Amino acid sequence: MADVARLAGVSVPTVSRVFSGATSVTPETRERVERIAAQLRFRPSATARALASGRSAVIAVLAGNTTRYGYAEAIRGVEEAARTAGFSVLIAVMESPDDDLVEQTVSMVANHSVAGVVVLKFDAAGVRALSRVPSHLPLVALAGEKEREISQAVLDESEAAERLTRHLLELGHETVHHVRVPSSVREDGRTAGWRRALEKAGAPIPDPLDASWRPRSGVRIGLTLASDPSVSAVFCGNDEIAMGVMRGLFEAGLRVPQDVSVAGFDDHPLAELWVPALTTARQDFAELGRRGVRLLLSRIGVRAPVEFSSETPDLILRASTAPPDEARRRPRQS
Amino acid sequence: MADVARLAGVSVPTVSRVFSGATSVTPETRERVERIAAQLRFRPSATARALASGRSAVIAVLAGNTTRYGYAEAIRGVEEAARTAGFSVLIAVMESPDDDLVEQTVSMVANHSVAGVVVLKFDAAGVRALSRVPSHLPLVALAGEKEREISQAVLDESEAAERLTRHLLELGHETVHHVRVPSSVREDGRTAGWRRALEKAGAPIPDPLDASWRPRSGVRIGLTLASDPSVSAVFCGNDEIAMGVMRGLFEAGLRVPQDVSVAGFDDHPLAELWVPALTTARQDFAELGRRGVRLLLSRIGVRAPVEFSSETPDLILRASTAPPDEARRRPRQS
DNA sequence: GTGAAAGCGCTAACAC
DNA sequence: GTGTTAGCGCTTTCAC
Repeated sequence: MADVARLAGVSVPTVSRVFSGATSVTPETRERVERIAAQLRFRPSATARALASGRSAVIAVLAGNTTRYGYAEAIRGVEEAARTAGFSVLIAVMESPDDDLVEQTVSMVANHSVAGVVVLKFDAAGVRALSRVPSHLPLVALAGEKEREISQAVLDESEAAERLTRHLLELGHETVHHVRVPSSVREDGRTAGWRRALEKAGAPIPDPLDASWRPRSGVRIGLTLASDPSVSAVFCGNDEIAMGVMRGLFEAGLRVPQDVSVAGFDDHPLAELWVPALTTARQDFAELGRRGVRLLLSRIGVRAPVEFSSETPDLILRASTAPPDEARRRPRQS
Repeated sequence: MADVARLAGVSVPTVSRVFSGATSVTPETRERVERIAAQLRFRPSATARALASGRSAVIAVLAGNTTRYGYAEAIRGVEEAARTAGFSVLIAVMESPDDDLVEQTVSMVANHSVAGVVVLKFDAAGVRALSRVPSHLPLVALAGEKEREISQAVLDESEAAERLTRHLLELGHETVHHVRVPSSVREDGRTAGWRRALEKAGAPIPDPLDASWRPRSGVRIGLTLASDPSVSAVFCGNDEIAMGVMRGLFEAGLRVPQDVSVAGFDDHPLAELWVPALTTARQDFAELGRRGVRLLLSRIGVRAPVEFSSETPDLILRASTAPPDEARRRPRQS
């Protein structure tokens, strides 16, 4: 920058003004500086800028994972929106909800004097990270239970799960079994919505079954469900588990949807390709990420109030759900 | 840091020495400083450190995408290895191979005075980014055609593709059709391996078909393939496309593997759950990312030589491939 | 082994 | 509108 200043015949702060977009620069001066800078291939040091100004053009993402469908898409949304707004993205993964680990991860991020933090409140690690982010840092939570004093963008999975369960009941199923994915809270949104639908309909409420994040864990559960003749409809916490469950049902000799209806959640890109195509609820995680960044940016620099943004996933009805068909189930009961 | 120095009764540089792990500090001094620092919850500013020393504990990842299976896993591997080594990860996505865009993304990253750069050479954007990274920055390429002067970690997909194709030929198929995924080069490794296997076997070499990255694009191709009676085995550029192709074949009334064998590539987590379970080659992208970081770290700080690290994916034989069965194919030909 | 002085490349205040 | 003067919070010589 000093070189640019010298060659342009101006002072260093003037060059700084040109690059920070300040208005108080004569068009001629600006042009001259820009020409010299381009000539020298000058690039302002983000580091020096951050140190001097106290704020950097970096947004940090704290996540428990980066590869699972929802996580990856949310991060993509954050990255897209951040990049569009001129911010870079620093990513920090917390492999477990261990307090020390979370603490360490958060402070690692805070040391980088980032402009703001986006926390994926998809799991216990996310929940813990939220409360450890220094209060002076602009912060936004993505998903999870509603926050009081933190800006937050969510997907109303409770509502969507209720609708999906209701859909299955309306098809004629006496009840709907539920396979949960890991959650940080007593009762996650999907499970709550499922339960509510059953309660409202006066249907029996079976105990939920617990899957891990690995799609494979659904297979074992599918086999278990297949051995229970009262199971005619299953709502799974996500599409990948649903695919595992369908695989388990298949291995047990049952057909979907003739013998058992299966619904997933998320609308994974492969859900429509599965045979049978999977009924699900479309969660727009990328848009969730973008919304989150929008909320965050509104609090960076200015003192905007805490905001809450919610969207309800759409139901996607496909071939994996159908009315129970007693006639067709006979072979299985014989 | 000044506060810590004052309370510990030492000078600022001494505190700095304690935190940078320099040996030239008395154990007593070190302990006292550490105690005070912990008391004050002092965290050294990564920004100031980077500015003063010229090197930061940040590794940048340049990628064309973050969510597709291979990309996401590779990034996970990079992040894991980086974190383990005490580095943070800055992620920059190039949405297109457009020169200006790539240039801009690279310089955005370079401005952050990162310690090193990992480029996912999975596509054209990656290829272009590689040549634009300032030469003073430690750099490593992940995957892609072999580099001369850049450290690189790869998966030998050409070899794996050849083996997979040979496997299909050995099952008795007269030839193997190939569905490509987008590539930045004339002939990507998988296609080259496929072609080599056919050439060596003296089998006819059909024109490859081109899919996009979207699994859905495989469906159309599956329908096309189904209409060609000479098609009895298909090797797809990745598992997701293979799933799309299987869906297309299914829609056309063909069975896998009885009517057509289908093989994928990568061993996507859902490949084993698909019905029929998918034959594929396991690409350990996460390990690729870790290997890349290892190569990178060996060049950060020290002047280690350029290295090349290669691993060959294992074949995973499952139910989607089988010998051609003329008897069973009869219904289709009638 | 430790301290004093200088400076990394930029921005922020304040004059003019 | 532009220049001058001070730092931002560290690391780096270089004395001692």
